[in-house]
Amino acid sequence: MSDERVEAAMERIRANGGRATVDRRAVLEALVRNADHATAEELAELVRAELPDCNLATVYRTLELLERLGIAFHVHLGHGPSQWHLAEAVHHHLVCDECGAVVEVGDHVFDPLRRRILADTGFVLDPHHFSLSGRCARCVAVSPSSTSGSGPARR
Amino acid sequence: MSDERVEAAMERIRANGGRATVDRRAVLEALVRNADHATAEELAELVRAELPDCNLATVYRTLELLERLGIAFHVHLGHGPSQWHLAEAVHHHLVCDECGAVVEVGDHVFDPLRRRILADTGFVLDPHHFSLSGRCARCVAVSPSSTSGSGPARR
DNA sequence: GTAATTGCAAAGCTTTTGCAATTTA
DNA sequence: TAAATTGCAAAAGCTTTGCAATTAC
Repeated sequence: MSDERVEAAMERIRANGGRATVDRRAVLEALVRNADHATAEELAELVRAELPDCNLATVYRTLELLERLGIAFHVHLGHGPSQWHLAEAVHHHLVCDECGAVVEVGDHVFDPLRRRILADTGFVLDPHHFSLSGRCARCVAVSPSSTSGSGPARR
Repeated sequence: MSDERVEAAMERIRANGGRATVDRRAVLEALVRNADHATAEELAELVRAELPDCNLATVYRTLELLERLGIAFHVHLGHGPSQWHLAEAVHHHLVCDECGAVVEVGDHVFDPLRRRILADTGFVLDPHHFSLSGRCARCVAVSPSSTSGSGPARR
């Protein structure tokens, strides 16, 4: 179950003066195992499969550390808790306001926008922390132009 | 202080079976007065200038109503509370992870991306609810490639 | 041994909600 | 008057934090 990505990350933690603890390794493994996005709570659940006593606060603290080191990132997908994923999985999220579906798109789709924004404003778009909303193909097909619909999928 | 946009919105509320109350008008006026984005708390503050007893819960409920009617929208700009603005001011926010600066860009900048995503996935990007992050021109100039920097502007 | 990390419990902050009192139409 | 809206206070949901106990180095 140990992954070279996990080892590399532990290495970076240590290189940064941090300590290589069991809990941190477990959080990393949970992130690797759950290739997609997961909430802190979900990750804690995964971690507890191996480390029954792992505390949610520790998961939060570890995620914060991993983000500081550029190993993991979080995104706010509409409402609800943040979603976490490994930095390597660079993709972006289109969240449907109506049904809550999440469509992922590769980073390269943003290249023209990135260039345009850089040229216009000097702003460098972060390749990780995107989250766009709108309406997914299915909801558009069902009711092409509803403004309110049954309301966005909140909470 | 009364604005034709306020009147039009009150009209829509009434047309939708809602009631034209003092509080709702006050929230609308606060949104108009504060052309840019503001949090619910900030709007409540503005409202209280005229309506000292206006309750925060009422502001939240009014904003929810306005959003349902397509009159106002909220965005999650990184961390902290949601930011609200009138629907007419269609613009998007680039939030600097390092210093927290917010750079606004017009909606048209997204047109090519919008077309591309529609073609690829059928997803219709919402013109309002965007929020992108990255690093602003100033921060990039200061330290062209810091990963951690002094850390993103949290909370 | 010492400094970093963890667990626990409590608090913080934003937002929502139940219900009685008030206001609008 | 009837139905919608408000105020209040409490709760909910996510996240952070203080501090004593534990663990890594």
